[in-house]
Amino acid sequence: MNAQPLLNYINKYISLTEEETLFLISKVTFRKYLKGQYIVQQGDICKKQCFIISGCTKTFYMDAGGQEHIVLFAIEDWWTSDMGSFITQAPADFNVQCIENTELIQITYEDNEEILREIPKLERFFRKIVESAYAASQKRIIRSFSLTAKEQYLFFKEQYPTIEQRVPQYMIASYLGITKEFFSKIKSQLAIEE
Amino acid sequence: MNAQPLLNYINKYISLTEEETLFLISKVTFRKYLKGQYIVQQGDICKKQCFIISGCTKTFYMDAGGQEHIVLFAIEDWWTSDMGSFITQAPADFNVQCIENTELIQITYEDNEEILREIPKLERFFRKIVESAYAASQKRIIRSFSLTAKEQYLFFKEQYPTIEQRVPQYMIASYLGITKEFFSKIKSQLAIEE
DNA sequence: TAAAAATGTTAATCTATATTAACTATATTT
DNA sequence: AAATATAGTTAATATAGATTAACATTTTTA
Repeated sequence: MNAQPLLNYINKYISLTEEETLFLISKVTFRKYLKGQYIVQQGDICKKQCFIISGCTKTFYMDAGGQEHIVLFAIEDWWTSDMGSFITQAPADFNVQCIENTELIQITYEDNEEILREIPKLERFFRKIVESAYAASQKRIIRSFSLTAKEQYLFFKEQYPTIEQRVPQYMIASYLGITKEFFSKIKSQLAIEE
Repeated sequence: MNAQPLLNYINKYISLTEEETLFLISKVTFRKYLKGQYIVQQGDICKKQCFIISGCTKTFYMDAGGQEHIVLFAIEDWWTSDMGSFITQAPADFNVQCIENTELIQITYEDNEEILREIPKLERFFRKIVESAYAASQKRIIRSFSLTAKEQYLFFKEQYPTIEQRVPQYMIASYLGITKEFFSKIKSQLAIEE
């Protein structure tokens, strides 16, 4: 089992002892998914938090009319799950699906609690990660209220330049909260402007 | 200094020893604000996290055109701050303003880190609070994409029945991401429907 | 390599919500 | 109590973005 990417990621911010590292490794599992497979489905209980080693996922909500609304993309070195379902162990509102073949490290709810209880500096580290995810989410709400779709797209390109290359355009439209047709129009307008 | 509401709140979920309680109390400060006063202003560094004892605040972004966009209301037993600025100690994107006379307990960034380092079960507790705030924020994004303004309003009424009574209507419109005129139209439609 | 499926584009028309403006009602201050 | 500021409503018009539909391109599968 190759936990090295997770350890590298953690060691960028804090240092774990040999013993802590071994304990962490003993609690996590490695898993591969193929493109198209679901990590979590709406209605399931989200049992695991996932750290992506390679690949790409989308987290989306399927509304009553069958339309997908993407909240989040995740790539290498990101965490993904349905946080709401994971923490309450209630049925998920979101789907998490692989949009590339994806390798990841999974941690169950119980193991996560145990790891963080045993290693307080990891608990501290994760608190801070969630704090910044929350802050980013609040900023995203504001952008969706105060920017036009075109402005939001330019922001997205700038903030996630690599994701735009990796995922189909209609998913970017979904992430921006617009239709693929309107997204297409925006892109052609921008192409004319320069 | 009356820290009792904060202690009651914490004790609903975890129990602190006498010693831990005294340590916590020694680190926090009490403060009153008048209606209209700002706890944080856009561009300031957000130095404190606030636990509201009484009163009500709004957290909003003022866009280039001078329009307010409310991300969050907070009332008794809620936390408020500009989380992004608080954790990075970088200039705030948001304003936090009192919309009633407000009494609260403040914790500085440094004291917060110290309290959570000293009392691991509090760190755990706060990690979970932030996790649920994050999950709620993701759900809010989805609602803004998949529901009409009228549906979002009905959801808001149901989820925060007390807030609607306490704050001016134009702020609810701002929270919902619509103009006060359109909000007025929605309400009159709903009044006709029943 | 042909067929099928998935993805992306263009254009016409429609709709939810914004904008503007004029007005009414409610608080706050003098 | 009058004056002023703040909040809320109504209605006409304007617009960003949705919907529909037809077509073009790329990718996957047989």
